[in-house]
Amino acid sequence: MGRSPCCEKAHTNKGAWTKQEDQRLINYIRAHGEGCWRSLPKAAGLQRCGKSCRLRWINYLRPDLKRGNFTEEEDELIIKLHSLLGNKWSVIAGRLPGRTDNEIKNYWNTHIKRKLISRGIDPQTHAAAISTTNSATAVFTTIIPTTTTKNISMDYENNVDQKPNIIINNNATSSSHDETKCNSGTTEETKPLEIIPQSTSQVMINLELSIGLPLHTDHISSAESTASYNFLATVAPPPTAAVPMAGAAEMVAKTVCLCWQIGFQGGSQCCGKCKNTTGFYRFC
DNA sequence: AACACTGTCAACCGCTCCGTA
DNA sequence: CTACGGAGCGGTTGACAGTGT
Repeated sequence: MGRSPCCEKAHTNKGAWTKQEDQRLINYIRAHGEGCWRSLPKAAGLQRCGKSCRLRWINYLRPDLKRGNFTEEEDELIIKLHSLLGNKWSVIAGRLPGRTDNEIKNYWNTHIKRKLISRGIDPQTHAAAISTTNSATAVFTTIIPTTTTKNISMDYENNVDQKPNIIINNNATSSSHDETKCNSGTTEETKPLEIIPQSTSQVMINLELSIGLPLHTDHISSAESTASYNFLATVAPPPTAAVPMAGAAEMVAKTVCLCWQIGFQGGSQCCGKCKNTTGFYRFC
């Protein structure tokens, strides 16, 4: 079957854009706004594919773009967002004003990957080298990635404070050492949060985190951004640091609206649509 | 100086998503 | 409900600049 091409390839330029082409595109969008990209090239007098025009505008010509090096704060934010969202570059870009998905993607592949590897972190899974504490059971092998099923094992043994150590597994059968493939695909089907008794002293919690909403930054106040950043900092602690078990346990116990926590929704504590049948909140 | 190698990043390609008729 | 078309996304490519030998 096949689809009709997005443009007449025989009469379109390819490769690097000239200054004249850039200027034509800028002038046209200034005069008419971002409209139908398919028809834009013809209307603007450009021998380019509409997709190419869109890409050029979004990644290079847009006036609100922030050029220049990424700051340390941006680095860390990208890492944390990637640990939660995977390769959702456009969503990540939405959290970084003036940055484009393509720019972040390139920056990730060229700089951050190497940075994480040098820290001993798998850039795809964000799994750190197994970090054991003095407690015999405290293992936290991975920062919660997106759209994957997680079992959190709360181990009360050897814990004088009666606060559980937490082991996060990729699934019920895998070991805590498994590599977690960061899935950038679709949001997976969800199941209720389930608590699976492993033994009298160990409880497995199947914690699924599904994230898939588009980001509308214009809805998000700076306070919410801060809240979201704080949440990220909580969920995805620097992997080199030992995870405070009390804090992690609190994290699990707390019922939260992830929409709000991540900053997708308005200023209330909960969007009101994310309580599932088991009474736990989940992303909606 | 010439060549090889490496890193960076703009741009392309193919696919999926989503709105609409 | 379905098919279609446009928009958008993420992976990949290739040109070019920088660096090392």
